[in-house]
Parts: sequence; structure tokens; C-alpha cells
Amino acid sequence: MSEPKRRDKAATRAALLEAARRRFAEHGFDGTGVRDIAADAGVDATLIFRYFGSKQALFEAAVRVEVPEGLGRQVGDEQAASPEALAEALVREVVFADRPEHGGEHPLLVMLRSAGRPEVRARLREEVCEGYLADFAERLGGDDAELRAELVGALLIGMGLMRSVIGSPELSRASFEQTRGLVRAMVAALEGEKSQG
Amino acid sequence: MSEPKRRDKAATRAALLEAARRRFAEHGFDGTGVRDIAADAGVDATLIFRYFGSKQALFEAAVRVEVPEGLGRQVGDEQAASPEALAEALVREVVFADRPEHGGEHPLLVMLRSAGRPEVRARLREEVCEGYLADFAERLGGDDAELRAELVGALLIGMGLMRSVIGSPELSRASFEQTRGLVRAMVAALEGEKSQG
DNA sequence: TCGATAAGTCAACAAGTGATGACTTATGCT
DNA sequence: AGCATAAGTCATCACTTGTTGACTTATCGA
Repeated sequence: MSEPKRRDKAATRAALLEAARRRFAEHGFDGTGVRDIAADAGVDATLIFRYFGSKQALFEAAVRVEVPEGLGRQVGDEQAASPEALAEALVREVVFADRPEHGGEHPLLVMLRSAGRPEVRARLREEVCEGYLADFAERLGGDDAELRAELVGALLIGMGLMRSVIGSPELSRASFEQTRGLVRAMVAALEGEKSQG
Repeated sequence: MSEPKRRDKAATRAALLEAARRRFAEHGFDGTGVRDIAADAGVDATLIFRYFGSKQALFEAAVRVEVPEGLGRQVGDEQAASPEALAEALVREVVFADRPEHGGEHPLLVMLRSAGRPEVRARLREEVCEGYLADFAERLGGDDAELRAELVGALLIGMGLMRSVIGSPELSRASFEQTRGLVRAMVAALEGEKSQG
């Protein structure tokens, strides 16, 4: 029936990581025990400490994500993408992401379910503000550009929250295309409100 | 030094409730122990079960909030308040609320720190969707009114999240008045996007 | 002043937590 | 084949968790 399961450190580590992602995504940090994760992965719980050091370290590895170039911090020089287009890309990336290996959700949304923990909040702040909203402000222009950029961030992460944490009916059912025009309109409205243009 | 502390059921219950609100607001459900709450209140932990039944029931009592009339479900008939004005009132009420007895924050935001628990998510959905966004959709009009109402909800709760959970720099520092115009503009933009007007 | 009743305290349990170190077993090289 | 080493397991610790029931003590009317 089941093959005797060859010993493979890398595969075991990967299985642990995947099981952790799913558990943490669904139940949050505190709602997940190391034994649950290990059981899902089909290995012994102590391997978590062998391979990752601690439950906390496993969590950090599980929600680690690379910000795609061109979405957050700009690498080269201006690509001349409009704020609306950038916001649209962020919505697709973060809110409507399909990540089977993270339990279907973007790590940022996964972290929201563990927002009771200070370290998680700190990472959220870092990734949202510095990772994603960093050059958004420059792109917007005006002297309260940072504030307006954070409002866009609030809209995006609020959408993610409504979809995956709160589970509001319409946003949960909606497709990226359905929200696309509405988001663009809201972001565009922000451009017409520069306090010093 | 300290008076012998007269026995008073009501006062003890109230002290427990206040301590619970503060603890839950800061550390979330899982990050708070019944002994912590009791210590803050200066009473024995077992009184929590005497007066509330369980930790979970205490939490529910602690985050219970009455939706002010005129903000959520409409009681009488149309007051003809514009969606922008309604959104503005909601921002003031939820995002910029000053509630010393809840640790300074609106219960909805307090609940966000305990979003790992399914019951908390269910209450959030209920209060946000049915409590606050209920008649917002009618007010907006158009055939995707519910979706647009939820986008406003996403913006509002996203703002609260950025301020009190994530702690983004600009929104945390900003005053209600500073965000007012921007929020109005974003909500107004949504009205120009009715898919069937 | 006595005593009933309500208010508050104490000790403890049963289950679960993350984490550790010693042990066993499979693997792959010589 | 045999052995060193890496991979995986087991028993268990030290601690915390929510919760319970029996106990003590203050309060207030008769």
C-alpha cells in the first residue's frame, strides 16, 4: 500500500513547510500546534525543531515571501506605470492570489490571522509599508503622498481581509475583473486630491 | 494603605470586564490568560467563570458593541444622507474612535487581533456586513451596490487595520480631518461607477 | 447577636504546550 | 559486508492552559 517512505531530509523539510503553511493559514499561529503540523506532514514533531529551530522560526519561514520586482520597491528607473495600474497589479498579486501552497492565500493575509502576536504585526508593517507601498507614494506625488499611498494600502489589505478573514459575501465571490474598474476609480480619485499639486 | 475592599458583585464584574477589554485589545484572545485578566482586575480568576461562564463568553461580552442608530441599519425612513457622509460617519465611529474602556480602540479592531478564531471571524462578518454595511448598499444604488458597499467596508476596516494593528506611520499619525476629504473622494468615485445606473 | 446567604479564595485536575536529549534505524560509502 | 553518519523516533520534562468543586469569609436582615 504505502511505500516504506525513504529518508530524505529535503523532502521532509519541504513537507513540514507545506503543512505549516496550510495550518497557519487556516488556524493562525496560536491555533496550530507543532504536533498538528507534523501529523499533516506525516513525520515526527521533533523534526520541526531539528530543521527550523522553533515553532516561531517555522512560522517565519512559512510566511516568507519575495516581493515581485516592479510591484514594490522599484529596481531600475521609472517604468512610467500609472498608480492605477500599479494598484491593479497589487490587487491581483495580493488579494486575488491563488497560492495552493499557502492554503490558497497570500502570506500577508495568512499573517492577518496571527495578528495577535507583536512579531507578526511588525513583519506585516515592514512588508506592507516598505515592501509594497514604498515607491507608491513617489508615484502619486503631492505633499501628503505617503498618506494617500497608505490609503490605497488600506483598501487593498481591507479587500483581502474581507475576502479571506471576514468572508463578506460579495467580495468573496467576486472575481478580479469585477473589482478592477472600481479599484481603479478609487485610486484615481485620490490623484485628484493632491493637497499641493 | 489599601482599604479592605468591600465585596461588590457588580463592581467586581465590571472590573473584570474592563480588564478583559484592555487585555484582549492588546494581546488578542489567545495571548491573554484568565489569570492575567483577574490579576489586572485585582480579583480571583475563578470569578470569571462564576460571572461569565467561560473565557470565551467573557470575550464576547467584552467586545459586544451597540451599533449607533443611523450608522448601520436604518431605523426610520430615509434621512437622505449621502453615501459620502455616511462613510465619513463610519470612519469617525470605527477608525478614529477613542474608547478608553476598550484599550482605546473600537471593538471591531479589537476583534481583528483575534481573527485566528472562527467564532470571532463569524462575529466580525455579522457585525460588519449586517450591522454596518446593510443599508449602505441601498444608499449607493446600482445593481452591484452590495459589492461597492463592501469595497467601502474594505477601505474602512483596512484603515483601522493599518492604524491599530499594522501601525503604518502616516495613517497612525493622521487625524480624522486629514483623511476626511480623501475618503469622501474615494467613496464618491464609486458612485460614478454604477454598472447599471 | 446570630445565622443564612452571597462573595470571594484555594488547591488541584486534566489536557495540552513547546522543547530537549538519548535512543534506534536506515542509508550509502568503502 | 560492515560501519560511520545522517534521519527519524520515543519518552519525557517543565510549564501553562481553562475549568471545577469544596472551602472560607464577609455582609446584612431578623
